[in-house]
Amino acid sequence: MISIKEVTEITGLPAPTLRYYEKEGLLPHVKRDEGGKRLYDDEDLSWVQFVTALRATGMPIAQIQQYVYLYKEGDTTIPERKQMMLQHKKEIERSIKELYLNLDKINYKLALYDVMETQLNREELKF
Amino acid sequence: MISIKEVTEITGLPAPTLRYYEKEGLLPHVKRDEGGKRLYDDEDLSWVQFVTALRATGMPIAQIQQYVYLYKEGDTTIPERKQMMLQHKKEIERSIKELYLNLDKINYKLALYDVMETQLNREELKF
DNA sequence: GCTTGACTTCAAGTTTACTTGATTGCTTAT
DNA sequence: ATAAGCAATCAAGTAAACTTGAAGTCAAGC
Repeated sequence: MISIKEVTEITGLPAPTLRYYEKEGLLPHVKRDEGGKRLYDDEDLSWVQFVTALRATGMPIAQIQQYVYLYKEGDTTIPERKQMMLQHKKEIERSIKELYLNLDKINYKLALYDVMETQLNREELKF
Repeated sequence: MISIKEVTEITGLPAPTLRYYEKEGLLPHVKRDEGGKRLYDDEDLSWVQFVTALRATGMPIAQIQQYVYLYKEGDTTIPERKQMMLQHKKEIERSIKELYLNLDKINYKLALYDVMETQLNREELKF
């Protein structure tokens, strides 16, 4: 059982963000000590890291909320949760593809700069 | 010389977004007709598509602004502009790598769901 | 016993990138 | 001549995801 401070050190997420995620229902079953302070166990930490991965891949808070809601419903929602992950996987793959396509355009632009530099150098040689 | 309507049809960007981009200085030298209506030539269209590619790869408006500012300064800023593109290319590559890493985590989750389904099926067989 | 540091809650503020609404102008079809 | 369609400007509004500020609690150290 670790404190919020330690979770910020492990995950890099600021404490207010952890509280915000919890308030929004993205982090189920985080316990408290007698004084009302948050206590995170290994499972909580896994949730934080899972949520971080979903956020980093562009899943909106509202959708993660929905996922956690299903999780709390129990095992009967496993197919639906799996479906959500399959769908999200597809979207990540789409994002990656789009990034590659746009990266090509940047690379084309860079190639043009190389050509321009060569031409500028040729002009320098004339003088 | 085409109208804003045609640009929206070609690029998929709403007209207000095109006006907004122009106001923010992302689209240099868009001309007007006698009535004050925007007229886009091939170069303007290229700019729109280039800006779209930069935005789609996560470059903030402010940074594109800076790029266009350098462009307007003339050829002396070519090395700096090239540098910006090289830097941005690195960031896209970083994003792609991060997406792959997080995709792995999603795939791991999906593998767990497969295991769970198998186990659920086994339990069904018992009854 | 009092300060310091780490927590708590809650409301309000911030940032980024658009989007929408209100109003007006011009040109073409009825 | 009047409505429809496309355009313009400008200010204001929106959405999402945090972030910050204010005010208070609590345990440990001096």
